[in-house]
Amino acid sequence: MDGAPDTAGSDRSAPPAGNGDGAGRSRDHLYLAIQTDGQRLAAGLIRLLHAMSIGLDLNPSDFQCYALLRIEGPMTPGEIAHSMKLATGSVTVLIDRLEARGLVERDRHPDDRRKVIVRPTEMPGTVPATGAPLGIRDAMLDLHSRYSESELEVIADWLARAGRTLTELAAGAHR
Amino acid sequence: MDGAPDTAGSDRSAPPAGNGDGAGRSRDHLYLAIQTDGQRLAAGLIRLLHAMSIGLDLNPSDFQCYALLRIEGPMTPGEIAHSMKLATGSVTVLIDRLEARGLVERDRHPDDRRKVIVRPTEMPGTVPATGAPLGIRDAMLDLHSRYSESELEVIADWLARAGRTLTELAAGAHR
DNA sequence: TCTAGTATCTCGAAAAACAAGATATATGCG
DNA sequence: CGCATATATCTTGTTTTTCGAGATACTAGA
Repeated sequence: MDGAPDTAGSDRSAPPAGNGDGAGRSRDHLYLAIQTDGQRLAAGLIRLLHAMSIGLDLNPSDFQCYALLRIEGPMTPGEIAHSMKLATGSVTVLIDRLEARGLVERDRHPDDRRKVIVRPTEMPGTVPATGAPLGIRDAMLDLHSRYSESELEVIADWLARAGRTLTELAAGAHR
Repeated sequence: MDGAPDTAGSDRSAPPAGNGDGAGRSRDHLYLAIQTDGQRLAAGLIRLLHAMSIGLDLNPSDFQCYALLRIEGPMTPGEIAHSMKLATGSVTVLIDRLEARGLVERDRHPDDRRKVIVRPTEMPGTVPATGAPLGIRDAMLDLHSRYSESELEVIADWLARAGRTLTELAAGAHR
């Protein structure tokens, strides 16, 4: 996955620098717009997550665990406990609840039989990787049909970089 | 706020349509890239939120409530209870906990004195609107310095539209 | 093999959420 | 105005969830 070719042509190794015809004011305006709109995007995502947790009728911990498994992939109960800062005993019963609803499955680790692997089950009517309802994918496709290819390249490039940036920040803040 | 001038020049009222020189394969490739990278961005944001909740040492419900207040602005306990699908009594003690830590404040509603207004307090060292650590803003500014103005316009435009799309989806899923 | 280390699960105690009722304020009707 | 009804928050007793510590099962190295 990470070896995929960079979708944007320009290299981004350094700022453009060339077009600095004193247009700093315009750039500042754009920065502010991106900050504001980025916050709105984040708010929209949080609202959507919130709606999903209500829709699945999961308490905040259970949904957080489920979302974590969707995002990071299968994990052991110990890893979940560490990541969520929960006691291992709490994770045991938490997984019991998720398993009872068919949202996750437990498997024994093939090499170390002390370990258990918890993985989210496939849910029909959802985006496989995220568990999000399919409507979101269709809405985004509709949105993207309004952009030219070169614009889509810029967007894809930004998404990839912004995602990496946030992940790095989260990792840094985690200790 | 919504009356701000559209940062992108083109109107987006209809798909570009002109450049359809049989390059559907390339578009499909871009769609897939955006889907994948968008999921990664969402994952990064979730990781960051997760790290923030750990950093603030709040249990999932308390953090969810705090994030909600940051996003939606001041609310009454009743609105919080409705939005989070919590009993009003649970919200009372939840707010007690947040208030004891100085994260939120209670005020009486000026017109209806039965009501209480809960609002997040200003936190030094954080982005005022979101409560996110300032590092995120700096990292994003650094990222954006690599893009040209016209590219930034495309990004800002997409952010605004995608945020609206997600918010609408969340509202639709909420009933 | 024996011992130490690791991963998960079980059990009693503390914390959080719920449901229902109490208190205080608002609104509308005679 | 006086009273009844409605609304918003807070309190109380019960159920659910989490915690902390220890039990069980497995791994790895001396």
